[in-house]
Amino acid sequence: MDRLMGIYNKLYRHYGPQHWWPGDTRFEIVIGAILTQNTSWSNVEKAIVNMKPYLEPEILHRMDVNRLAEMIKPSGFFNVKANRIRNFLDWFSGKGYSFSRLMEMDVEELRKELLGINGVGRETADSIILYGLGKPVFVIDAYTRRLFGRLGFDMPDDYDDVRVIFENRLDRHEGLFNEYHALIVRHSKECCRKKPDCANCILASDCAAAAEKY
DNA sequence: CGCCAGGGCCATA
DNA sequence: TATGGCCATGGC
Repeated sequence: MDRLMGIYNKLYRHYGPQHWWPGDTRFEIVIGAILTQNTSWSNVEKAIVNMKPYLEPEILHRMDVNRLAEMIKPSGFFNVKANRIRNFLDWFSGKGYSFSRLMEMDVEELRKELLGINGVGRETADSIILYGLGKPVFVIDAYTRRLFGRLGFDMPDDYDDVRVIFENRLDRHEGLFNEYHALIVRHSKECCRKKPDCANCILASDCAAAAEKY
C-alpha cells in the first residue's frame, strides 16, 4: 500500500471520522473558509454565532460593510475579511446566488473564477470546492506542509505542486480528501501543537524527525 | 508578557 | 519570482 494511504489509515483508526466541514450550510462553509484565514477556529466560531441570523447570501450582500465588519470582529482582520466576503458575494450574485449553478461548473473553471476574487487564495478556493461543493480537490495548508515535511515527504514550495502530489497518489474520492485533510488538522492541533510529544505520537514510526530525535 | 492561529494581498526589486 | 509588511482578535 502507498505510504500516504497508510498514514491516513493510522490517523483514521486513531481519531475516527471528523465530520467536516464544521458548518450547517454550503454558504456557512464559504464564510468559515474566509474567516479562518490565518485565524484559529475558536475565534471564527464566535463570529459565526454573531452572523447566524443573517447567514444567507442576499441578506449579507445587502448589509452595510461596516456592520458586517463589526459582526465578524472576533475572527480578527475584520475589515479585510468583511471586504473579502463582499467580494465573494459580488461574484456569487453573478451566479444568481445559486450553489446548484456552481455544482454544474467545470471544477478547473470554477477554481479559476474563485481565485479571481480578491481575498480568495488557493487554500480558501479549495476548501470551498471540497467542503462546500463536495468535489475532490486536496486542500493544502500549513499543517499539511509541516506534518508531511517532518514525515520525510518532498514538499515543494508551490501550493499546486503539493496538491497534485496528494491528488495523484491517492484515489480521487471526495470522502477520502475530506477526511484526510480534517484528520491532518485534528492530529496537528492535538498532538504536534498542543502536546509536542513525538515519542508517543501515533505516527512516530513514520516520522523521520522523531526517529532522529529519539 | 509574547507567540501564533485551518492566508492572502500588495509594494518593491 | 521572491521577500517583507500588513491585517487584528483571543487562547495559552
